[in-house]
Amino acid sequence: MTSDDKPISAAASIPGQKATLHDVAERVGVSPRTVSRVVNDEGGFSSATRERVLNAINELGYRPNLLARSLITNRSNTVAFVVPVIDDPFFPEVAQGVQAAARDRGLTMFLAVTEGRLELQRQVLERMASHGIDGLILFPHAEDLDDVARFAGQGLPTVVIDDALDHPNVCVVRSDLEHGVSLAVDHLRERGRTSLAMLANEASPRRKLRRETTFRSMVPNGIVVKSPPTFEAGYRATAELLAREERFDGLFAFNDVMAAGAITAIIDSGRSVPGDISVVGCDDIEMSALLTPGLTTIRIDRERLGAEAVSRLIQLRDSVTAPPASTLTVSLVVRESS
Amino acid sequence: MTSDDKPISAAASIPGQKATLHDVAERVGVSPRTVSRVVNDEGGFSSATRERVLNAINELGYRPNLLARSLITNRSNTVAFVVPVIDDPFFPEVAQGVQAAARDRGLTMFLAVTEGRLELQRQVLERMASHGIDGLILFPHAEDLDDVARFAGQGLPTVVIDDALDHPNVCVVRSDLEHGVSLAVDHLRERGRTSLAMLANEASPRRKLRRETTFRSMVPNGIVVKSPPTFEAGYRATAELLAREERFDGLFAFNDVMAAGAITAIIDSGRSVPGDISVVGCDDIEMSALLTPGLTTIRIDRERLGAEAVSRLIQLRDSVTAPPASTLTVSLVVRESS
DNA sequence: TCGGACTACGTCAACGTTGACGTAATAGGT
DNA sequence: ACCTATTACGTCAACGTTGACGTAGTCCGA
Repeated sequence: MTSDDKPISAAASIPGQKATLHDVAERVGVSPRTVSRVVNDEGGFSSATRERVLNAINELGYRPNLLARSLITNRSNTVAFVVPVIDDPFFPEVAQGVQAAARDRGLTMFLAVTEGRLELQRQVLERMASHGIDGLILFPHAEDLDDVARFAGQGLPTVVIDDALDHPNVCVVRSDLEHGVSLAVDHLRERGRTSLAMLANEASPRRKLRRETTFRSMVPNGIVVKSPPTFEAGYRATAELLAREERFDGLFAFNDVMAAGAITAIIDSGRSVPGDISVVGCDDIEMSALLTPGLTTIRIDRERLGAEAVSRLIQLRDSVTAPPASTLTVSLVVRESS
Repeated sequence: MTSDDKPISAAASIPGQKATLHDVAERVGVSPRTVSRVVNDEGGFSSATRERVLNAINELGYRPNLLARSLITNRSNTVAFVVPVIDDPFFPEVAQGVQAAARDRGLTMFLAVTEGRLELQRQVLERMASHGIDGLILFPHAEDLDDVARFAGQGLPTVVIDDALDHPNVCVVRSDLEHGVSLAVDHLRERGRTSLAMLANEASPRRKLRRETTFRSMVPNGIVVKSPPTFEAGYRATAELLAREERFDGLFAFNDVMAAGAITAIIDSGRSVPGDISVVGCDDIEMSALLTPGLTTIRIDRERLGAEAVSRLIQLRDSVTAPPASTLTVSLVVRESS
């Protein structure tokens, strides 16, 4: 407490080795438990002690070892975010939302990609569980939710995005795509379009069917074509549709990438967008504004989707009963393609 | 070992609680240490014991607690990947490369976004260090590498992508953008373009200057305009350039998004691409193929960049001396814009 | 038949932290 | 002056795992 407390254990301040509670305690002359109390601001220490501990922490560059802390508290302050793919404009933005919301709550985010492969998803979940994550946010594998249910059953708080799973430890977050479809259809009709077609997703797990179902119910005599959700597939499907001489003047696509393919196919066939056919996409990825013509689309606020998932996850973790599913609104962005 | 080893401690098989080495050991009738040996395949056990341990592990659903393991081995089997932004076509693909390479090596990836803010980068690195990551891969903040050097100095193996940092604990991975520029310039000249311009990045930290410097040295009397690396800024810069009546028939842009803005500006001014002006971008993001006209660009293999970073990180971690910097080749992708 | 090597275990402590609990000193009320 | 609270600590064990080391039993060669 006098001026000579600096030379004490000079070796401890070598920055190469990481300091522990013990090192700090020794330097200050208190017990590690007291240092811990200061670090966690638990109270039960004098302000003088606090000051000296804080100084020592600075001098030694002490950083709490979260692994040790987690081991005893059973809280790791990590969440896993699991997506089927990442090199796609949709998921990174959701990831951004998850990451930022997690960060602001003191959580660190693991990111894993399953490539849509069930065995990879299983491996990933297994590994995440071993790492003691506090929660899981995922776009589950289309066909099989059993693994997810299993982990949730083992007590892992889970948020499922854009899918449905009824389980006390699982909360669902989704965007209101039914409403999105209705916005698109209404918009096309307002534009005077009377024969509507839809480019639906070929792989049709439960969740992807929602858009198609809504479209069919709103447009009973509409054309529905299925294709994989890629640019090329969208191009091909549209080209075939045009070649078959099917008559339609309005097209709604499952996502923007397919819509872009459709527009290219329409133009290549000598028709014009929106002159002959109006096109509406879904997602509002960044590219959509840059296309020629700019793509009218259903905007999904992906960052908010991610943030909402984190928020629900926290509620799930901290409460006994699962919070209700939450549905985010979508909106129509009108550009030149319609 | 007779048939009555099933009823023993039936309560232990409740799936709700996670089993530990002790639980498995008790069920088999050996010590936890032996179970640990089987789990880690260390040897020192009979094949009969191995069998029974493995069975018990399955029945109890035992999963090793990586936190406890890390605490003692001082290896967490996690890496952090830190990027300035994620809602940009470039970084997710690098992330994909990092993630896949990490996964294949038994590592799990933390992902953090710094939004280009130095204080966020610091916070993130601090937190990652607390989580005991085995290594760090990052696109460092443009202006300031001190933080990175500090963490590396504390013994954290670090891989810096597309930047330079001379430190025994840091390895650099980059793509050969100098060569990329030379490919672009040569290509434009082969197309008969004689007056070349470049859209450079306004914010010019050391690493971003490389393309500009190479361009200037190859095209001594070329025009160089700086602007932020966004679509709108690229549009504006190009529009101004055209309005100033500067004569150029070939344009190389810092990245594809700027190039897309440039193309739009050129077309809006009544000129044609590539009729009047050829445009070459850089990155080959997915959008580039979908633009009209398709964008000629310098392809950077982003997944490989990420995979290479992981590979270097492992070398760095497992050896005494830092491996040399590695430079990935780039290639020219010719489309309709040139 | 003995010694050395090897096999197949077990024991104990430690990693860095926090929960539970104990306790000396001081303050405050009557 | 005495009892009770409160403050400011300290002690000890535990979290689940692995490193270091010990040890009975077996095998094999001389």
